Amino acid sequence: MKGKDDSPRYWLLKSEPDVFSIEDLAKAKNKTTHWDGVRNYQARNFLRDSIKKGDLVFFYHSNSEPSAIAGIAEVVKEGYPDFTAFDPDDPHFDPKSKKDQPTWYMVDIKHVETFKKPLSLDDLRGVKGLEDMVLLQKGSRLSVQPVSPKEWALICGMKKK
DNA sequence: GCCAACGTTGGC
DNA sequence: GCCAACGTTGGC
Repeated sequence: MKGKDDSPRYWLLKSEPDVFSIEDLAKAKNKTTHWDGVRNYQARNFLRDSIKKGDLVFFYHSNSEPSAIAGIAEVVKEGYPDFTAFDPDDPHFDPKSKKDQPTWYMVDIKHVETFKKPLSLDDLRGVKGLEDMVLLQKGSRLSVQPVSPKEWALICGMKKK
């Protein structure tokens, strides 16, 4: 099917590297993991409705020294129920999420590339063309964010320098 | 439906 | 570890 939905989509996913880093992703089985634990409705909507197989994502390290875009991953499985919400022993357990009507969703991503040098917030701030990037907005805490094709290209162009 | 209280995120 | 900004909860 042709149409406007064929345009490539880009995203940014945040993770605390102490919990799960891009190195962990690179070492994971099949270099793939399920992106569980998102418990925010706006982020959930992206995971459930918008992120498609083949989309590319920036892997961002938050609460890090420095916080930075660490590399790139690819979506290999589209939104499906986050089963960690059903498990009472899981730290992300949510009794309100039912198997027949899940509240929370996740996707699977696969490691593509770890940047030789991560692109820190400092590197990204002040770059012409990135002014509107969600990540750089004051107070922005959204853990799953859309990235425009322009922003994606700009940042990829920065990574080798 | 308002909004204060609370819990969480995340840069610093 | 601090704390501002944000999202959620729950009393009314």
